Amino acid sequence: MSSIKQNLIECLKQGLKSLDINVAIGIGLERPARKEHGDWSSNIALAAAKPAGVPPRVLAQKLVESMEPICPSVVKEIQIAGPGFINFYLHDSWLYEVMLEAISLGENNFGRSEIGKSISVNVEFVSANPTGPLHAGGGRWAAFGDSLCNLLQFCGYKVHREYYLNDRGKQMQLFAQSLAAKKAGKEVDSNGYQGEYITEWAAEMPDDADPALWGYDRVLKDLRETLAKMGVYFDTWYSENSLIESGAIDQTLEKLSSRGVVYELDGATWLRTTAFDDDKDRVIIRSDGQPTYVLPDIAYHRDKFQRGFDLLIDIWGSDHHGYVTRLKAGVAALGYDPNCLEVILGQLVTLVKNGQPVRLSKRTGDMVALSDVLDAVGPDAARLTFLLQSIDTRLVFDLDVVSSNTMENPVYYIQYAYARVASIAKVAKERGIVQLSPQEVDFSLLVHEREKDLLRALSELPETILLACNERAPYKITNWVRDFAGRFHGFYHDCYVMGEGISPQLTQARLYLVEAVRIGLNIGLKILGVSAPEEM
RNA sequence: GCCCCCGUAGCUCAGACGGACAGAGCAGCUGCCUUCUAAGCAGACGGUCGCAGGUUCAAAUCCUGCCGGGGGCACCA
Repeated sequence: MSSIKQNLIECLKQGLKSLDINVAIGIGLERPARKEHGDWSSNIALAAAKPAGVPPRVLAQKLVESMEPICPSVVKEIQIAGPGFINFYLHDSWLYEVMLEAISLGENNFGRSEIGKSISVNVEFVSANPTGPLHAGGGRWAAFGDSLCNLLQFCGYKVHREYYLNDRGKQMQLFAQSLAAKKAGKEVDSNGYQGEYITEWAAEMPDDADPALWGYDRVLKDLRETLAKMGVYFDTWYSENSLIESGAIDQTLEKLSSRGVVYELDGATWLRTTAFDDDKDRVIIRSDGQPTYVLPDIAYHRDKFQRGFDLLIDIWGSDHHGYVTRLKAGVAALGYDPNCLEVILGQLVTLVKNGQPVRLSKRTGDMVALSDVLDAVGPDAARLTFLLQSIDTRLVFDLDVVSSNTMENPVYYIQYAYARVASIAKVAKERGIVQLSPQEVDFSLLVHEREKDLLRALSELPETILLACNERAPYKITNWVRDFAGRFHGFYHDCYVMGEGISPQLTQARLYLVEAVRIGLNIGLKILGVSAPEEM
């Protein structure tokens, strides 16, 4: 199917060659926004007109003439339009081929890509401090990270999901102190953790428990449960503390020293990050002997490389933007290729409740727990809401809208399409309709615009998956699924699969079409991590 | 002062390695349930693509400068 695209590009190349035109420019071939402009369209005549010294439409005309004899047989017609676009119109049969491909490959293989084959990637996401429950905003990283992992897997990458626990340092101490204080019936220190959960957990904590150890376990349990509620599971929960215990931090420091990028100044130890694109050098060991967060971070990423990953992806909130350069510098200072560390920055979530923005701070205690949001709106609505838009835009998560006003939540629109698909299959079965084998079915009966629209959209799924993966943009899958579901609703409304006035042959063809739709929706929903309900 | 993201319809957003009349959802208006679930479908309405220059046959898209919103520039994490 994408082989059609390759074919057409090849045709254009041949055409150019036969006209003795040498173009350095890549050949553009895309899906026109309007279907009147054909199934595929190229602007090559426009782009090559100037270097070739020929007016675009004239060049297009010559190209078409030279291409016509060599074009694949699915091409029905080639037209020149507008300023010089070359538009390819394909026979409907190609749509039926796409449909059969989807059916024969099924939901586990249709749209798969091999671009990530033999590349192992470590994706680190969420990684919120283990000092309390995840807040609602953290759901964005969970949903985004997990879906990105799904996408990478579908494109052949070997994916490892990882959560980094900053289980060392002042915040952990404060957390333990806050728990202990509550337990003892004392007021929590003003810079300690004030949240409601501290009170609850202190009550749960046995009298003889060590607040630091017990608290850590309690937090981990909470994090795991909340993420599981959202369908997010990690392969590794990596402890920062373990880096100290294993000596990895010391080793990293030695390694850096041996590479000559470390120096002492004012009683502190510095890393010469300016040698690797940073604005200024960074302290890695403070004058009081404590490492700053950078050093463990560098040691951690070194460890990831040592574990054999080819690519490291970190997903951070944009508030950590300032650390990207220095971490990359640290990685480069160790001799690793900084391009193998990819940091994706996402804009933070603004949570709105009762029309008012809510601050999300564990310390002050005004936080809204992700777990509660999941209970209120359900994991599907929550995930889809997080995956509705680009990670580059600020997401406003309005609790009232997501939980109450279902019309503003597209999750139902999409899931309803799936439920309708399932319903058709169910009713067909109840009516005793036996599905023939594809060879016995006449797919050329599928001529309704609704049917062809559906198949055109289906044909775009593989390239959409690839694009979404390469751009690290799961929301493009959301957009595709939403659009596809919409087309199905239109089909459902205008094209009955069975019943009065529908010939048995047409029913057979449409049953296959519906099956293909099921596969397409399923693939999209699985990548998004949203369930596909049989009925609603 | 420097760096990153955003500014497109009333609202939330697509479209951004330049292309053919700028798209969707929601809200509001108007139609459609005697055949597979109306959580649906259809129609109308709605836009100086933040502003100003520039490059180009062609700019929402690229360049420059402004304006507005958010976030960063520690011997805090």
